[in-house]
Amino acid sequence: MSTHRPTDPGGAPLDDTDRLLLEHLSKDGRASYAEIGLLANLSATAVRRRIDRLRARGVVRGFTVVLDPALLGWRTEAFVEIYCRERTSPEELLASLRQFPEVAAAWTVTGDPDALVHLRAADTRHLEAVIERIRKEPGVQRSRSSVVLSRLIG
Amino acid sequence: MSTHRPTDPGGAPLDDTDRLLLEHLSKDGRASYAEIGLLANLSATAVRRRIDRLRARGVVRGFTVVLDPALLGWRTEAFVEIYCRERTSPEELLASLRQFPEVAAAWTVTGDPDALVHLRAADTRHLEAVIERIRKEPGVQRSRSSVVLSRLIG
DNA sequence: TATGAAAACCCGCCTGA
DNA sequence: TCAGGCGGGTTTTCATA
Repeated sequence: MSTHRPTDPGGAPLDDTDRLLLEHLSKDGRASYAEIGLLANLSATAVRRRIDRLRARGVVRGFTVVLDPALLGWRTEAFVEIYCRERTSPEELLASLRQFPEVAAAWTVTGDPDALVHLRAADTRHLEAVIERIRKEPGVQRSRSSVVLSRLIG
Repeated sequence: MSTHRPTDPGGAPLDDTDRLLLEHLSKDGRASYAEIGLLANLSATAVRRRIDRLRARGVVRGFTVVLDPALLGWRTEAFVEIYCRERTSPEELLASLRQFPEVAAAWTVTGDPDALVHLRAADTRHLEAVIERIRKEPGVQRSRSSVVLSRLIG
């Protein structure tokens, strides 16, 4: 996905240089501007200015450390499809899910279930407990889970 | 999830200081060691040593830039459940999915489908085309998709 | 783009538990 | 022995023009 070029984004589209900088930063988010500049034949100052601009535009939301969840002790993950009660708004659902640190991600989706929740837990025991608590949330009618066997990509 | 403490990870477990450093780095992956040190009452050197150690242990996999997919032109996402043919190995599936830059993430899962694929595309037209191509992969028998309406968390 | 001052980094060496 | 602090030479950042 890093090289594929989607259709014209809103605002001024990124040029190839921006793409190069972002590609490098996605591999090493702490790379110095000078180092990145070598790659793009740019001075460190120019690199910084471009990144500042991308930041201001919102293209760059920030920088973060990439952790290994398994080595942090989160060895079990699952996807839980949530079926809401009638009149449960996405805001209510969000408020419910926000309580759980085990919720790694969540989306509202089309189709039979109303939402899809990505859970991370220490082990299956922990996972079971979290799912149980989510099922008891007032806006949640029922749920259907599948445990992750292995991460292929991402 | 940043503060919850899972069960004893393999190897030496992280102490509270490590946790503090990682929490700060997850919010700002380019924060200076000195700045992080202020938070933890540590010198920049000590911070750097700890992070180097976490890196060596694999807990820290690296650093990266956080981009806004929408502003990059990826405005449509979907989850696709993949049902494989018999004898399709995870490796084959991985090889198939690797071809598509639109595959943001993919996992093998328990339950009815064999895998769950997170797709990012420019628009629904693009999404449809990608799903069509994935369905034609030899190891894939059928698929079932739901389009993401909104990202709640993650 | 260039320059220069301030800040951050990185390395060896030392201390103390 | 292992984690943390100190000193300094080098690199990087960042606001000038």
